[in-house]
Amino acid sequence: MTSTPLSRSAAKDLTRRKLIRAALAILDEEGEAGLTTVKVAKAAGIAQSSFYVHFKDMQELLRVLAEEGGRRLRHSMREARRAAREAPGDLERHRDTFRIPLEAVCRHPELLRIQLRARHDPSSSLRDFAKETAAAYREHHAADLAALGYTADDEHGRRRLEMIADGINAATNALAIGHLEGRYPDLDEAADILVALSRGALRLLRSGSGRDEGPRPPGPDGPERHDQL
Amino acid sequence: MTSTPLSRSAAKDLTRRKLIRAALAILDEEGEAGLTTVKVAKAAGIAQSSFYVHFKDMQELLRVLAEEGGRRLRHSMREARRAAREAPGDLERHRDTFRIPLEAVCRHPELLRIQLRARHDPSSSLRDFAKETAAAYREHHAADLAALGYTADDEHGRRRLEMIADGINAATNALAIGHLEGRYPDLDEAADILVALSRGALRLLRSGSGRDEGPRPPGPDGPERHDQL
DNA sequence: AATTTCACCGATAGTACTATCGGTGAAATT
DNA sequence: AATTTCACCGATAGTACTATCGGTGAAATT
Repeated sequence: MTSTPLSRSAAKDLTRRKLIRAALAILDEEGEAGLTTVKVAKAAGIAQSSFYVHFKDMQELLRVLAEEGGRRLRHSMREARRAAREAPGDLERHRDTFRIPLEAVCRHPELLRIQLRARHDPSSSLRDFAKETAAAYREHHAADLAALGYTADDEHGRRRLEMIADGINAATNALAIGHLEGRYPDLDEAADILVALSRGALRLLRSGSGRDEGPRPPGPDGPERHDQL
Repeated sequence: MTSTPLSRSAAKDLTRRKLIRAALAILDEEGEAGLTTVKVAKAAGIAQSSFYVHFKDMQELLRVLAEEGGRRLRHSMREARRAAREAPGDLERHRDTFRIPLEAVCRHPELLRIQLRARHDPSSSLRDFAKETAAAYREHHAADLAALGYTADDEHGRRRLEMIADGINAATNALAIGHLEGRYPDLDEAADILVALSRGALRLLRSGSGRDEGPRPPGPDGPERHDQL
């Protein structure tokens, strides 16, 4: 139990990490309003005034938190895309396209919640972080669509792709939250729902670039294409 | 420009409404963190201390705000459902099922934003309001599905319906926000996306109560059923 | 061994906000 | 006309938090 004495810089670094960890926990449990130098410092085991040895002010801590969180999420997402590419069959890959982002998001529940909150809070310092994260998710889905050959050439088509990515993204987050709250215990089931929703969107894209033409006879369409996303 | 002198109670009522209106504006512009008795009272044109003539504390004002907001949103939603029932053709009714909730939500942008924020904020006093609102939306969509005969009898089926309603609801909010931010100028286009997403979900429901069976040959299914939601 | 650096400490001034209190004048009641 | 009520006011005590400052002792450097 006797710990080797740390060098000064190593000790400082440890304290800094404790502060960040404490801040993240408080942010998740009490929200941005509950995040004070008093609470963070106390939770990290140092005096309130010592907070300023590590950060200029709470702003700066939040900025660091956002950077760190962004890095973690992007890493999760990259992993997810890599794993999805390596999935065995077409069917598995299909569901994985949605299950893996779901899992990535669920792996950092506090970041997800913080992001969803900050997204629409004008007073939040994490708003940019939230917007960037949302944009990254949108790109993820947009890339999936592009990989299937659904590229948009006109304004209307681009907007349509963006709306679909936006909608699927929102649904992904909603199902992830539901999973974290215990309402949807099985992520595979959630992934199936996302697969189904996206299939509807693909049918729309296939139906041409114009407005929804109404009742479209569900004739035979390319089966391999039908199954990719 | 000479205003008739108001009775004492009428004047008090007017001030109260001014406070509520001011609070709503501040809440929307600066978030819950920016909502103080100082700002609200000043914006309503009275002294800070007079705030307490109308409300016990900020908690109570927030409670009133939530009740009022909830009432407004429920009213909007009822109107929406009524209008959807009265829509002319099947096709129009189909799109209206989604366009009208979109419009209802967009009619009270500040309530939408406040709701989305409060939803995941543990420190928010409006969390219950947000949860109730989300539940109301879910019921709206669940009712639509039930009207089409998609009733669930087992645990798995019920959860599936709930997930679909949850997902569509999240997508609706996301597209509404996009519309309010100017990214999706045309609500009809947004409604088309929602129609498409929901069609995918319906196909999943029609495919049976088991897991997603994978590539399902898009054979002819009942066209009128296909077009209802 | 002497000196310097620096992570951390307690104390504290400053800021922002809440919520109470006594006072005031016009409306309402008698 | 006399009295009471009450919406609103300014002043202010109390609370919570921020951010600075001088001090301290152990690590780092000389």
